[in-house]
Amino acid sequence: MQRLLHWQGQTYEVQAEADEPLYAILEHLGLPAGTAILTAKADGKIHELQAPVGNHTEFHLLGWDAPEGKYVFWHSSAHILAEAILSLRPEAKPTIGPPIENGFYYDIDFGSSPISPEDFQRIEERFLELAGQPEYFVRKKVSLEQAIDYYEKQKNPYKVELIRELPPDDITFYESGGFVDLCKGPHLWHSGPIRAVKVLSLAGAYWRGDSRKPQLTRVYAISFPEKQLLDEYVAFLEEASKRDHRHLGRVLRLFSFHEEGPGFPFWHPKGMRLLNALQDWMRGKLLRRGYEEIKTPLILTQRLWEQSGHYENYRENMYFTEIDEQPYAIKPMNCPGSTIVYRTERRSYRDLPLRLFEFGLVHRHELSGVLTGLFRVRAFTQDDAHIYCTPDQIESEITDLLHLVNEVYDAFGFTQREIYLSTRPEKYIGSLELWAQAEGALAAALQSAGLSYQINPGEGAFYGPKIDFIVRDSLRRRWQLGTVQLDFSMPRRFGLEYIGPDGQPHVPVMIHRAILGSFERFIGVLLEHTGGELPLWLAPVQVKIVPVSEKYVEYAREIARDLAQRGVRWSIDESDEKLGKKIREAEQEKIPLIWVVGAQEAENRTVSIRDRLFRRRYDGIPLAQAIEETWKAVQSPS
RNA sequence: GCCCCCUUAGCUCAGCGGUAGAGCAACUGAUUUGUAAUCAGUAGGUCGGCGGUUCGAAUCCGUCAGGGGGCUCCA
Repeated sequence: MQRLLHWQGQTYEVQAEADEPLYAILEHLGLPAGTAILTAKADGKIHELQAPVGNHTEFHLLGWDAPEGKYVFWHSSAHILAEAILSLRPEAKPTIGPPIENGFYYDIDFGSSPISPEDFQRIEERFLELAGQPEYFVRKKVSLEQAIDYYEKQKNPYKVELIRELPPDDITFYESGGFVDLCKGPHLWHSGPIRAVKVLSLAGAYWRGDSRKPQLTRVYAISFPEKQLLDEYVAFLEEASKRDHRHLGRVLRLFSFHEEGPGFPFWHPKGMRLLNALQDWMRGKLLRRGYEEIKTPLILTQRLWEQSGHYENYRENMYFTEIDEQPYAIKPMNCPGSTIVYRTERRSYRDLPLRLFEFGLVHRHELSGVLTGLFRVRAFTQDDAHIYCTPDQIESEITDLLHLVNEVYDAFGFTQREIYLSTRPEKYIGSLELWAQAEGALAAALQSAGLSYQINPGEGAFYGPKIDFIVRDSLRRRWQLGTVQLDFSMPRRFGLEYIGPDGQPHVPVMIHRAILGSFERFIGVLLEHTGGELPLWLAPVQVKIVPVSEKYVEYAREIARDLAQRGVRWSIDESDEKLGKKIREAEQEKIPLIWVVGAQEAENRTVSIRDRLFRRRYDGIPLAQAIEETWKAVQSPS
């Protein structure tokens, strides 16, 4: 039978019998099977090199650059990791070990002989020893009885539990070296390409993610086909840790956290400059887009939350209080407050769409263990808005919204984004017809905006479908920011209506949306994206005036007055230090513009500008010109 | 909340059973500085809190608090 093989832009034609393994064909052709070629794809599925070619006629050969290549590589690495760990801890019970976005892990029950980071080096050494032999991955079909018998002898109840849930006629083991693992594959042909490994961390993980079940130890690791790639990855981790927003928040004096209020950020003066600049910009943008701003109370009666359904579904995450012996709750979301504003007036179809936004401060009781800097806090400010519209306005509203979202993300250089459309889940409210219309409107809007997106089937909220936005930062890490949710439930629960052209009351559709998500979290993401080098329009200090010596402080103060008058955020270094030191400090503060003034500048009424963004210096710029150009440059994007 | 790890001066960290250290920051003085660290000096810590073991605890054990990494990307 004729087969076509694709590799690096070339196509190879060969004759091969169905029982011939793919690697044999590759070797015959002189292709780098099991080295550069890690695995293959046939008919849309991964096809292992060691598997017979069967009836497939076309194969795409894949290397390290392909996601499938990495997947198989790391999956096989997980087996070797388990084998390495078991050789050091024979009593340990392996459970599951999948590849993940960056590397792989293996969940292991260590019983009474836990491991610690001190063991990492020995595990890595053992791993490389095993991988270097190399070990061949051999697939074996086993019967239910054989499989259970094997793991009962190993005293591994986890694997037995997994086996019992599998279709009895489709159970496979993979054997590599002396290690046998229940596994569906696919795997590398052999471990030869695995040349470098790093055990990254240990973490607790519940068996099957269930907090009532035993807690296992998750060993995270990553492996590579070349040592150099590992070195690059380690360098990436170091860069990421330098950009940690919790660290930057402290050294740039933006915000802090304290025992007195775990999960509640304290914003310092410079942090407030940033937060306010961001909010002012967003506010201006929304007002120009036909939104109107509202502000609703932080504390509202418990009865309201019962009516909204939050009390029933979200109580665990809410804070409660009491006023005049009546139960109240601190708002975890802004929507109920918004609906109260809506229904304060009799609304007509002519009023729709009604776009109400609120920079709403919400409080949520997050579990202490999940709090992480500004990424996960217990009090935060959403750039929240609720759009009330008729069903046939959904598409145009969403289209507008998508343009707005693009504009906002572009302003920060978040040019790589992913969009997910989540559709009707099993449990839902509202008619199928309404769902179909809503999902259709969201999809149509995405298409008409020319945006590519993926569908998460059944992942929508019970009250409506949604769109989620994920951006990638400069280190290619993914962050979920905005979300757009259609809601058929709350307008009904709160008895919202508008009078249609027919003179009859109708229930409006409610669109919940946030673009930044929350200002706090967004600032965290932005700090990591920029490494603290914020764009000029957001920098807490845009210009730092540095007098060469104390003699020129007076001139510096005069410049500051002019800058302040133009709304430019400034500071002066009046310390008794040498110029080099002052420059160094300003650079470390990541201030975009440093204006140096000394004898020459004071005499000629000029400044010497050091521009961090373009790494350039401009000497002898006349003061008036410098101020005018700086004023222009600090303006926020439209 | 649960698991593992961590908590020493404002920050970054060393010390790991014999009674507390460095660098930077702060303060004082000298210096008046030309584009990434001037020199000298001073001060600062009940070693996260509480309890225990010990002749003796920053160091060992327990506990509480806070922080970090995680807690279905699934054979």
